[in-house]
Amino acid sequence: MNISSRFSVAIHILSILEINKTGTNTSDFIASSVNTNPVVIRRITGMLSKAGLVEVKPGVPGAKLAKDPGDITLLDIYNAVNVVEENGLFGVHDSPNPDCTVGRNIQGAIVPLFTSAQKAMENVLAAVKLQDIIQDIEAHEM
Amino acid sequence: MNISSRFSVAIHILSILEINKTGTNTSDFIASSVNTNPVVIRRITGMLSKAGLVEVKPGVPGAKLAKDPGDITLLDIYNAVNVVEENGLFGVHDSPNPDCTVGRNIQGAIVPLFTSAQKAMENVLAAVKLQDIIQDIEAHEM
DNA sequence: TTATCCTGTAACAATTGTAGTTACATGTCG
DNA sequence: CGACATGTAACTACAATTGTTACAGGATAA
Repeated sequence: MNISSRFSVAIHILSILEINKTGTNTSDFIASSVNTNPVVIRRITGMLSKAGLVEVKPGVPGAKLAKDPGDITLLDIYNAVNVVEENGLFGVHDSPNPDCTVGRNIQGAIVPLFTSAQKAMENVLAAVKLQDIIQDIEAHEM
Repeated sequence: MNISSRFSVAIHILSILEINKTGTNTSDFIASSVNTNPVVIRRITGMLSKAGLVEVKPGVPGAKLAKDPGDITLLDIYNAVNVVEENGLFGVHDSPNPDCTVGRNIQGAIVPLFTSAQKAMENVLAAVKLQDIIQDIEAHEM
């Protein structure tokens, strides 16, 4: 199991939009950097657009950031591309047997723990901004 | 996407082994509490056995905890059932284009972040013992 | 206006992982 | 030996992901 690479691709896309902000970033161009199919890029860009992170118009080549990279967190991106449902990171078997002590209490015992484990992970993502990624990328080009 | 319910089922199994420690916990019995097929239970019990968390012998009915429930963390169980690979929670698109500034630096920029986000989640699991789950279950039966 | 280039999206295939199931070999023990 | 349990292979059904083709529709320059 792993979280869909849509997330890492989305970060890649947004980084390009900022770093190459003076250029025209078409889905073809971005696809060649990500090394995938342009349709994959358009799909993800569509999700980012619905989430208000990018601006893109049918017929007009290229996409642009809709916000300052300092105002976009990795959690925003993660939520935008629907890779994990809210409180849904951990799958839980449903309908355990209510006639068993463990069966009727297991969900109540583990769901809150799973929720807080997921939250801990998401808090790390919330603490990182797109700006931080950009800086890291640029620092390696010096 | 979510983490396989093998994890929650494994916690369920181990809880039964402790709470019903005086009984004989066959895969059939456990399956009726989890509400699944006995083979699913035996598969997971086999993984827990390889990880040294339970003792089970071919031909001998029932399984037993191999350790004190105070010495088993949720992280131990999570690792035992192989639901997430080490540093593999987040999928990352491979072979981005090295001829692009973003392409050649994106992995270096995001992998450490993904690793620390995953670690944060796993640290929450590491802080919870099977014993805590058992106590929670029993507290609800008072 | 028309040609061209782009985005949006439906539709489909290939791949992978999960969960359930049947079947059966093998081990234990009365 | 017989009854019963575990271990495991093999198969199905299902869902999500990723890549792909095809095409409708918008924007713009000549």
